[in-house]
Amino acid sequence: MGVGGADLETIGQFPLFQGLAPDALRSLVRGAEVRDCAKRTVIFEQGEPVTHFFGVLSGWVKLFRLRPDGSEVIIEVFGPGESFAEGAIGMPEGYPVSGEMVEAGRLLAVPVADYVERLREEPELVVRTFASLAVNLKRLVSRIETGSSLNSSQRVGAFLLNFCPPPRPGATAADVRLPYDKKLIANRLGMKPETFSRALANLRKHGVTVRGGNAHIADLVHLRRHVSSE
Amino acid sequence: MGVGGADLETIGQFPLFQGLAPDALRSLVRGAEVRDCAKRTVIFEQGEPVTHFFGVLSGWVKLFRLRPDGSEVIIEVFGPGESFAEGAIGMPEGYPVSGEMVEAGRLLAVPVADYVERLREEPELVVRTFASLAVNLKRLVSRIETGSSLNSSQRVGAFLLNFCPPPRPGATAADVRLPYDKKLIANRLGMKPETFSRALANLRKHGVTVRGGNAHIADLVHLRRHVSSE
DNA sequence: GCCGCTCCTTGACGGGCGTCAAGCCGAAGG
DNA sequence: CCTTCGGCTTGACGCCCGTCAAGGAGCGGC
Repeated sequence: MGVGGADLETIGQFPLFQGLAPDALRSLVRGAEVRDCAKRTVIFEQGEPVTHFFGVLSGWVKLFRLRPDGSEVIIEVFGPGESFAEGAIGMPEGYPVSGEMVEAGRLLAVPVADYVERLREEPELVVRTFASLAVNLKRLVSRIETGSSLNSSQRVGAFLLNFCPPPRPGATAADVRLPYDKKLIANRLGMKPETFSRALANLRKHGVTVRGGNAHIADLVHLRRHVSSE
Repeated sequence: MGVGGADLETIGQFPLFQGLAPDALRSLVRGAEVRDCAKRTVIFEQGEPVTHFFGVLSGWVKLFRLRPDGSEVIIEVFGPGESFAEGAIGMPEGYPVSGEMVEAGRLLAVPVADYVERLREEPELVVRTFASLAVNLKRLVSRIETGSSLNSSQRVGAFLLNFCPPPRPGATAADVRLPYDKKLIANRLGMKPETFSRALANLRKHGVTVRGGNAHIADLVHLRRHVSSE
């Protein structure tokens, strides 16, 4: 039930909780719990009443919708340091998506009932929550934009660039570790695995080589140009 | 600067403000203003600092992103009774999209500085704001889902069904007035005008006829089946 | 009336991506 | 070492949709 000290420090780094007074933070996580989750653990299902929102301590989580025909549409994928489903606070109809672990890890689960209580007392927390919502909102917006205006190889390129550690000035190349299955990346980018594979092959022309789960970008500027609409 | 009584009543109907105590409402709109906007009035531009969010009293507004090549990607379109850009509260980098009138109308412009002040004093307003954010968030999610899993004629069908007044029990047919340009609808649905036109032609096979800006759906169930994946 | 305009429709064509299917490769296990 | 299996890649083919281009249809101006 409680949250250990080591985790507490990590949690303080969350954008959602950054800059919060230490005792405010402690009272916030009092009702929260840390969960160890194996791969494929279901976190919540579409339509379920909203009881918690979450922070990712480690591992990866996918949010997706189930289509009538059984296929999944990935809405977003979250990793360490990110929080998700805060947006579901204020959805009486339940979570609009399902959530599931795609790589084993640890989650912070915050009960919304407690949280709304804290919101009344901590105006600062309201501001931080809005900021956190804003981050996820922008991700959705840019997902819509890229999804409807870039072709498959540009989308893959944009994805790789997103995952580059902030390129040190002067650095012209970069290495990226693919964080999860290629099939999942493909779905997240709105394409089939075959198309993703072909997109990677296509990107070789632009200086991208992939071996196993590691991608090497030979020329960041070149790739960036390719992504920005030719 | 002030807000007239007739408008005040309309504003009280907004999901965002519903159920608010009358004097809370009055103090909220004290700093707000109602703007008469001609078609094509620019409301804000992508990147501008966030000063207001808005409610639509009448008319239609498009939110869109500008691509490097000059084309627009419509993110969302809002009409009477809806509020937009509350999500931009908490975006220090400015609005993530641009906003523009597509049909002349009147907007309620609420300054965020005032609003954040009110949020501190009115816990109830916090809850309502979360609910309103949740509505817009769900729209984005379902846009992503439909955009990446339905073909053009299904998307157009879904759009028409969305605009049907709540079908009275027993009603098997419905009439829908297209609220704005077909070109804009097409863009909103992530397709070119030509494709939109062909999609409408295609829907004739499913009992949809369009003359001018009026669509007639002969069989709601049939259309709904066509939209839900085959 | 005739012109010019914009919006919409329809046709022909090509390319990108989904689908089906086969083959490759590395990991796990006997 | 060989087998099996799942994830990934590659090829062939077809369809959907974007592009280019040519008409209608409605409408305001002269």
